Amino acid sequence: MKDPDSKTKIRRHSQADIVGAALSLLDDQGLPNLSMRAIADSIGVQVSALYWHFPNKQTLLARVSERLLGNSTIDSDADGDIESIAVDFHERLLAYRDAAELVSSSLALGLITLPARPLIHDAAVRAGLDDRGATIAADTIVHFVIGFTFHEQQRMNADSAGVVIHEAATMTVADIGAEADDFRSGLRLITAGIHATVKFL
Amino acid sequence: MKDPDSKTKIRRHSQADIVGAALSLLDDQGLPNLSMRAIADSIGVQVSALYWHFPNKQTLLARVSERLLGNSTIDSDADGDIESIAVDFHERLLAYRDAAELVSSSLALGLITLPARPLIHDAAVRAGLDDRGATIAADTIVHFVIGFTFHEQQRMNADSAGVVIHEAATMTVADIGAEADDFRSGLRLITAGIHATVKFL
DNA sequence: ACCTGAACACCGTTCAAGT
DNA sequence: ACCTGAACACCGTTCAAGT
Repeated sequence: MKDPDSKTKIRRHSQADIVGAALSLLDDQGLPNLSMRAIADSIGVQVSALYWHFPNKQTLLARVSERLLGNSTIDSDADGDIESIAVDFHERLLAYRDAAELVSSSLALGLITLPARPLIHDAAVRAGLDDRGATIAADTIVHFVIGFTFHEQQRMNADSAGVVIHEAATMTVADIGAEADDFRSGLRLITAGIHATVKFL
Repeated sequence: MKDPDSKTKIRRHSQADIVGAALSLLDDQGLPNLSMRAIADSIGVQVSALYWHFPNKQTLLARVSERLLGNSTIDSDADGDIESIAVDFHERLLAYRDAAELVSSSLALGLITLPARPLIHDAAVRAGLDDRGATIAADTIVHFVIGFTFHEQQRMNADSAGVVIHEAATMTVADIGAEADDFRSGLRLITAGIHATVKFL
């Protein structure tokens, strides 16, 4: 409507296209195989073409991180409790292969912000913490979720590669449920700390 | 004494030599520059020589991780409380550039074990948790320490590279002290959760 | 505006061959 | 037992040139 046919640009690839291609490549090849050449190949373009759209690989990966975190879905559980926000964050990371490692690296380079962080901060304030306490609580939970999921996904990769890590080979279906329980238990340990801290104020 | 001169092997480089060279190279060049070629150069040897001593780079790096964690110093604070064990772990990571990222990757690949883990586990049991609770507490604290230190060291690298990350440029000497306080505060949040959980048993 | 083609300066790893 | 020299199959990034 706002762009009549006279102005229909034949842009062969948008940033969004490339990010989408990279995301699905990540999911079925894994982060170690997500090279600029692999991304270029998957959309039928030369590697150098990617550098017209993005200044470097890390920036491209940061956009992929944002996409899988759903940085657009601003609201979602905007006023849930801490636990449900953390569980949602955990699930988004679990939805794509190696997502925790990818997000961890984008975050470390300061190229993304996590939607979950302010949500947890505000929930902590509602729970009774002051601003500084809420910031520390948010950081602690974010570290926990990323660290936990990182290990979780690394084990998934090792399993599917047939690698035996210690005695993990004897893991049954019940153990997978136990892993999810461990996540919630670790989370509850931290939230219990938050509530206990509130009582001292 | 146990090896008379007739048997004095002229081993030109031991594994320990190489690990030591890699460790000091890590400390003044950073993890991204710690290539097999750089390590080989620093001890005056061809890259391929390293592959006689180690099967691959990750294994070499795992031995470096163990060295900087002081996996030999088994005792140290064998029966301290959770907080002092975590603080010691944090200090060992802070002692070498990029140590948190290095250890995180060795750990994810299942190539090392952390001395701090069983120490925290036992301290948690002494505090009143059962075995499963103590395991979860140990993992949660380990995730927190590594995640916190990872970000801490990434910021150190960005600072020394003159990179301005957000408004971090206005950080004063007082803020450095505040950063150390944040570590202890995050830690106390988790230990408060542990003590609160114990009361429910 | 968007992409090609070719190059540069690197990687980790392997392997025959030397001593 | 320990290392050299050379190669293989990759990387991320740059840049002139095309359309």
